[in-house]
Amino acid sequence: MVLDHVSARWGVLVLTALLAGDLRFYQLRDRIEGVSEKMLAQTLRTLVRDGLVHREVEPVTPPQVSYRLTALGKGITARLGGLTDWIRDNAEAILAAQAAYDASG
Amino acid sequence: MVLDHVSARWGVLVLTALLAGDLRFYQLRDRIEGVSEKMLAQTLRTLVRDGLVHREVEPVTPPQVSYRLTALGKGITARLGGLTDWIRDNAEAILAAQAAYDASG
DNA sequence: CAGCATCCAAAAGGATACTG
DNA sequence: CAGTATCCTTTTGGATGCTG
Repeated sequence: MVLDHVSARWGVLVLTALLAGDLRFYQLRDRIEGVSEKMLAQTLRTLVRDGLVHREVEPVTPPQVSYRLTALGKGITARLGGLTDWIRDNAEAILAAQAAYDASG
Repeated sequence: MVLDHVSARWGVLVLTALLAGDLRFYQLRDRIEGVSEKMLAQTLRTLVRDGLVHREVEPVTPPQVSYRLTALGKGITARLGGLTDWIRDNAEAILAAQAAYDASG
């Protein structure tokens, strides 16, 4: 399902990173802490296949490949932002719930 | 991260199932196709720990345990709905993108 | 009924080395 | 630079049997 691609560990991070604008492969790798090249390439491939990210190759040496959100990608990333913003705004309440749960359990 | 709990394979399904109101363990198991008891119990535990779902035990034999969304849970499920609704509304465009990708790749 | 414990298979993910 | 290929570890998830 597409939701899986978007909400997957690296999917969220790639999409939100691309909100800043076009980024090249190594820029994404450097910005997204902890991602391996393998997972970044794999994640980008599924997002490109879903039509959420556009991949552009400049035929030069060394190769330059840049990625950017498509209109479709911007739409879904906006919805995703609604979710992540909510989580950030309610992080305190959630942490409190977890602490209470752990204390009683 | 909380996003992982919510967007995890069964997390989405449990939360949206609970939009219908209180449900008992076996009702969730029956409504959510393909979920094992192990994964259902595990998913419910993390959602309860995050304060998104309330767990209520009736001390009778046989035991009755029902689950419902908390205020926090309703908030996050609403945002999640924004995302899943978007995906449903744009499914056609996404499938077309995938088909085009597969045809050219 | 509502789970937990155990064991096992499958999939995700990381490290490293290599290529056009 | 932008990946791919390989190997290995970790995580996830299913099946089954058991308990209060």
